[in-house]
Amino acid sequence: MDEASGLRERKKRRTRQSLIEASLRLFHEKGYDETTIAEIAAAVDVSTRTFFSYFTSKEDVVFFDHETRAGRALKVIADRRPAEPVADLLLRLADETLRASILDSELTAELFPLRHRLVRSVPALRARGLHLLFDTQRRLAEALHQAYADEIDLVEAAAAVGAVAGAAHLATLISVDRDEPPDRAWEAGRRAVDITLHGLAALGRPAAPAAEG
Amino acid sequence: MDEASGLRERKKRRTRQSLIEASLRLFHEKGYDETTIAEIAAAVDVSTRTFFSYFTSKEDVVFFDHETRAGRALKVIADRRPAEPVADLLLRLADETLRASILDSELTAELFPLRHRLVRSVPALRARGLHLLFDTQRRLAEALHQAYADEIDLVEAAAAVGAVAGAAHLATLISVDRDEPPDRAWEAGRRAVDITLHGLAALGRPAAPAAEG
DNA sequence: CTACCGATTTGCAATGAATGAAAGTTTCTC
DNA sequence: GAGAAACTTTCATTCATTGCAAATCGGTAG
Repeated sequence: MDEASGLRERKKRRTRQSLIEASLRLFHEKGYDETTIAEIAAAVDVSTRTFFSYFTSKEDVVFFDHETRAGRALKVIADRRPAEPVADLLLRLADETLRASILDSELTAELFPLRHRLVRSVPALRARGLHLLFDTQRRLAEALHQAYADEIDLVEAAAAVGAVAGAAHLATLISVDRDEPPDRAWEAGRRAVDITLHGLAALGRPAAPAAEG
Repeated sequence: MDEASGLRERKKRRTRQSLIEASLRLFHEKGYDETTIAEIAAAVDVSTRTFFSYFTSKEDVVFFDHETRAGRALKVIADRRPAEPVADLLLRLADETLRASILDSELTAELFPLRHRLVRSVPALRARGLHLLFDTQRRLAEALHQAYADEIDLVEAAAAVGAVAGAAHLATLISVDRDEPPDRAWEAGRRAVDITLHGLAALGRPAAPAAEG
C-alpha cells in the first residue's frame, strides 16, 4: 500500500512513533493532565505545533491505532464465510476483537498495558475511547446488515452488534476494574458473549442447555 | 427533601436553570464550539467564573439531569418485584429508559429535542454522554447482581445489562441518525431489546417463534 | 434597624490546549 | 542545481479552566 519509503516517509513515521511513546511514558510518569504538550514535544525535540500536525488533540495520541483495529474488525465481517450463520460470525468477531484488545498492538510490551491503565483511569480518555468504540459499532452494524442483506434488517444488525459488543465490553470492563488479571477479563467477556448469543431470557433459570435445533 | 426555599435557594435554582437554558439555546444558534462561556454568562448576566461554580465544564451543562435519570433506573432494579424473572425486569427497565430518553425531561418541549441533536452532532458531547452512559451501566450491572444475588453472578449481570443497553442504544442511535422520527427510533430500540432477550442465535433463521417454556 | 456570619459572586491573573498564518527548512523530481 | 511539495517552526490569539482574595448578599441574633 503505502510502503513507499523515502527518507521523508521514514522520518515522519519515526517522529510519529516517538511522539506516541514519549506521550504514553510521560502520561504514565507525571499523569495525563499534568503532562503538557510542550513537554512531550520537548522530549521528542520538535515544536509544540508539530505535535498537532500529527495528532489532532492530546487525547488522540493515545488512540493512534484505532482506525487500524476498526478496519480489521470490519474485514472479518466483509470476509464472511458463505452460508455461515450470523451467530457464528458474531462469535468469531467477538473472539478476535477480545483477543486483540488484550494482546495485539503496535506497542512494546512495556507500553501496551500502560495505555490500558491510562484509558481506564483518565475520564477524558475513557470518554474518547467509548466514542470511538461506538462509532465502530455503528459501522459494524451497517456492515453486518450488508453482509446478510436478505436475512437481517438494519435494526436486527444493530441489536446483534450492540448486544454482543455491549455485553462483552461491560463484562470485561467490570472484571478489569476489579483488578482481575487479563485472562480472567477475557474469560468474562467470552462468557458474556455466549450468554448474549443464547438469549437473556434463559438467565436465572436452572440451566436449560440451549437446544441446538 | 431539600424543599427549604429561602430566597437564596430560589435564586440559585433560577440561575442554574437560566444557565442551562441559555447554554442550550446558544449552542443551538451558534454551534457548540463557537459559543463561549463568556457569552453564556453574559446572557444570564453573571460572571464567567460563576458558570463554573454551577457546572464543572462546558460539556457538563448539557448533561445536567444525568444523575437524576440514573437514579431512576437504579430504583427500578432496587424495587424489583418478588419472583420476577430477570428478563422481565430487564424489559421493564429498558422500556422505562427508552421512554424517558424520548419524552421525559426537565426541559421545555422546545429545548428537549434540541439537546438530543447537540449530543448527537458534537463529538465532545457524544463522548461525554457515552461515558456517563457506561458508568451508569456499570452501576446497573452491580445493582442487578445484588437484586438477584443467588441467581446470577456479576458477569452474567454485566452481560445482561450490557447486551440490552447496547442493543437498544445502537438500534435507536442508528435509527435517529437516519433522521427517522422518535417513534420509529423507540420502536427500533424496543425491537432490539426483544431480539436480545430471545437470543441472537436465532437471528437469520426463518422465524422460529421463541418457545415460551 | 443594625451588626455579624457564612454563602455566593466577582474580578483578576495564570496556565495550557488548540488553531491560523507566515516564514524557514528539508526532501524529492526533473 | 532549480523549483515544487511537504514539513517544521515561530508567533500571536482565542478560549476553557482554576486559584485567590475582595466584594456582596441573605439570614438572623440582638
